[in-house]
Amino acid sequence: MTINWNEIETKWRKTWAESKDFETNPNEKPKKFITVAYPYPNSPQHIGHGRTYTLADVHARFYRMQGYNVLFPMGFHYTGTPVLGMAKRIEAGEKEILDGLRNIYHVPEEDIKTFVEPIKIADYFHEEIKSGMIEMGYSIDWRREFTTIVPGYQKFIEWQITTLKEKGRIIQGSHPVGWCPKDQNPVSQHDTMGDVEPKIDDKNFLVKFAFGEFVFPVTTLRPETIFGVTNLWANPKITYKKVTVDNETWIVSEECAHKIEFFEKEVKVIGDISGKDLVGKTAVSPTNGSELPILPAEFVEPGMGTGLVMSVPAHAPKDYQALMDLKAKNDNLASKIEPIPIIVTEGYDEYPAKQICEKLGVSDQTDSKLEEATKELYLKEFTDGKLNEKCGDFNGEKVQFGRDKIRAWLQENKHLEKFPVLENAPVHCRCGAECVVKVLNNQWFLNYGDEEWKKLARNCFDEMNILPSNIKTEFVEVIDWLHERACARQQGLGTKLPWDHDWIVESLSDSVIYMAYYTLSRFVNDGTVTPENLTREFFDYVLLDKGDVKLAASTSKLSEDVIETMKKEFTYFYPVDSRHSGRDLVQNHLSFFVLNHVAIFDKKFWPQEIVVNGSVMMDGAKMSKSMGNIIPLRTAIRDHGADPIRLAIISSAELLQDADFNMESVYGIQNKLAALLEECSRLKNAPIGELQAEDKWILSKTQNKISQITEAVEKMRLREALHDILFTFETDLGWYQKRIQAKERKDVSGILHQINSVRVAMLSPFAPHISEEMWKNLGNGGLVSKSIWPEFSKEKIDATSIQSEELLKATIDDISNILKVTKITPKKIVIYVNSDSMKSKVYHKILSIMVGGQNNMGVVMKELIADPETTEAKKMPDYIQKVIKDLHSESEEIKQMKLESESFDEKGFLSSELSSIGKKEFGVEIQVYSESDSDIYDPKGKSRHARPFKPAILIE
RNA sequence: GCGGGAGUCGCCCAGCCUGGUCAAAGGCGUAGGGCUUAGGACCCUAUAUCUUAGGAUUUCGUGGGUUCAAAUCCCACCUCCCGCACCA
Repeated sequence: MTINWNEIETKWRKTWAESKDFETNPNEKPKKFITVAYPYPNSPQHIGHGRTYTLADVHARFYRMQGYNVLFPMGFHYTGTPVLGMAKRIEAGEKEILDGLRNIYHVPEEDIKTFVEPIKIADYFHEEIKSGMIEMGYSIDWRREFTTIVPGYQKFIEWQITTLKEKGRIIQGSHPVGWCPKDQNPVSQHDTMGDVEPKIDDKNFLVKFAFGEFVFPVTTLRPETIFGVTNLWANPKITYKKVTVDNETWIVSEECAHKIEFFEKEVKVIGDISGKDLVGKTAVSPTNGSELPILPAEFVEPGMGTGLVMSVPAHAPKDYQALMDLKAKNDNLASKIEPIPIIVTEGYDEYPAKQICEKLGVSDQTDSKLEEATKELYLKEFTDGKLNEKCGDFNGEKVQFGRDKIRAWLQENKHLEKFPVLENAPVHCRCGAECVVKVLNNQWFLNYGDEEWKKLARNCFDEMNILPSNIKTEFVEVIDWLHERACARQQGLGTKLPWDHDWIVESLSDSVIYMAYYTLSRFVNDGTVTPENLTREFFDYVLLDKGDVKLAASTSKLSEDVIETMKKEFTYFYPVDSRHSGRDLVQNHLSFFVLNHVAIFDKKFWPQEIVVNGSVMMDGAKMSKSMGNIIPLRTAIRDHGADPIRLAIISSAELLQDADFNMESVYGIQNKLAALLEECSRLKNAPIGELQAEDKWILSKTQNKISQITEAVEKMRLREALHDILFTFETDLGWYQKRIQAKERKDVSGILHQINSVRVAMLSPFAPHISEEMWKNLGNGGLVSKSIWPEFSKEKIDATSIQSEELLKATIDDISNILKVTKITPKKIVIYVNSDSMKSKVYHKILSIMVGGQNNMGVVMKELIADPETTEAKKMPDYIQKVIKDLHSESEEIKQMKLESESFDEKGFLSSELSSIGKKEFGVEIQVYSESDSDIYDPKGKSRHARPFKPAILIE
């Protein structure tokens, strides 16, 4: 049977939409508020994006069937800069991006024309993504939709950022950015030629030495080596500039003078001084006032740092070699200089630079091996080195930690400042100019480094449910190492900082507590309130219960009624019960989400749960535009149907694993669903007559499944749940079919109908459309999406039927096994069940001992002998060993059941049930005897091997 | 170096938290059979090794340990992936 997926899906989506099934308002039921990170609309969704949303939708639909009032909303994140860059590139007519839009995303030509305006790009893909979400059958309340640049949302963000500022969470400081000197604008990846991210090395420092009335600045990555400086280096071949920098006069290379103009300093060049003139003079160390000679070195590049360098010959291979070169020339000053070791590192002697230069056979300061030597030594000293007594207060510190302390100490005494550099220079702006580092002195930061704030976040994490739970340690780590984070930028779409209109709230910072806005947005969308009504006092009262309704009403000009209604809506739905997101957002969004919530809201509104999922691979490879293996979600839906795509995404991996999407699994799922659909149309709801053994068994098994699947879904182990619904059920039904066919029964339609109804109900959160179709074909009334999630009831489990059926299966298995090994064609099969009461007694005694967890043969034997009832057991150690083994390989559950149902008539059950199935399986009659039967047929004396639940078998 | 994660029977991938139901699920592949005009789909059987009585042996990166019992717990090691740090 081929299924027209799109037709079925469209039909049911229409039904849902007409009955407004997913529009959620507060009511008397308990609620669940489920949210997913909203998308950034600069491209259509592909299958990978579908994963997070699909998982959340299953979650939402599951809770809805469990009787919760579920709110599952969606918004669109316009904030940010990528569309700006895209628009520029499109305007410039770049082939690569235009080809992508045309050939991969199939954007119509007339729409591409409008894309020179960034917002049009966002608008276009917004609609595209939304359509995809609808087609996937996501149960979203679209009345609450918004984008992050609509006025109402902006009011909310203004309130959020103001509140954070007033709570002292926002601080101002300096921050380096990549900058185009021509455009006078910060540059990010999409502003540069070749899409290079300008990487800024913020760990480069400038240290100031006194040089008469001047400052002799050097740059270094290793401020701790200040204690080992023996001299300074200047390049005699270049001419340096005298530059006034704020209140000081620095001597730096021309290149450096140009760079520091962007450091928000007063910079003015007032004269030249040649490198030759510097050589031979002395400068003064900022740490101990010692006089350090300035020596000539040609390896010093004017473009690096200040064009001046400090020399640490004990630990810097280049410095060591340059010094040796001078000594070889009998340089007067150099000859008096000896390296000062300050770092002790295992594996190196007192002078590591010397050692490594000799080891590598470095010839002179132009030798390229010096790079390697430097790299190796620096890393080693950083990771393993310890500062020695020459470092004063820092004696004994590990370099890793000492470095920061020394840096802070120097900085405090104004001997050091930051000197950020472009790590991957040269980077060129799209306009052609070479980018520089600009230090913005007035950048705004969220002070995530604050210990007290971290503590609140840790509290929240402690009480939160995190799925899967093993990712919790990662969150703990992230909170530990988080520090100040810039929360504003100078370009892009977004909301302006209310107190400083030069800045726009940065995109990660305007998407951390917005879930609260979902509870209000429908009132803005339907015109009940306008953005102007959303005043600070309004938000304070509604979201924080601060101030009073009269104040809120007076500033917002809203009626108290409306305000109270909105407040009720917020307090009904908040907190967020489950936040779904991708793994890549653990380090940023999800952590900020928690940090901002704890900073702003009362504890009762802190998030309850975070669900993290891995990404999606395509046929085992990462999806990427360049590999051409991106399948837009809507294309996939059109070609294969939404439900098969949903299931393929869910079934390919557990939550945190990367899911591998491939077409085979889609086809497999389609076939599976088609078969199930067909079966559902065949089954008729018929009255259920008297239950036979196998009926009781399959109904009990169904209860087990319900319990397992429900638990799996609750823990978001959806792959497992789906697997159980589609496949494990099948295994049990397969056995059931065997049994009823063997008995030639025709009266099981009602039972199968009941079981499959349960199955379809549980399938419906996963594959909502086709499940509705199945539900209808089953003849069940109403919508399956509105039906009740099957409820597990322990009373419906018939322990006896499960164990008897297990016995039957085991017996059949045993017979097959014997037949397989002996390769005989059976003419007669005889079964002997145990009837020895001592064996039974001992069996039960062992069972009771083993259920307690004891498995030791010795202990079991002792307990048996100790009990007068079973003391005879010592005469049958063989039997006991075998029984222990039998029980070993049985589940705790079954053991428990056996223990509970005392007497069970093995012979009766086997003789009535084994004949039909045995005949069908093996083609011969099966006779069942009890060991003690007088008319027993037992030519080989097999009967004495019979044990409880393990009959002896004779095959002829 | 720090932090996080992974290594399972041809492949992919479950199981590990909470030890015994584990020669280890499922999918794919492969082989044989059924159904079919054919193909597909579907169904059955097999798929570590040995075995003419339901059994035995060796397996879950490597090596140890704990335990009556280890894929699962502990220790050490190896390999791989990711994030961060590091490079006058």
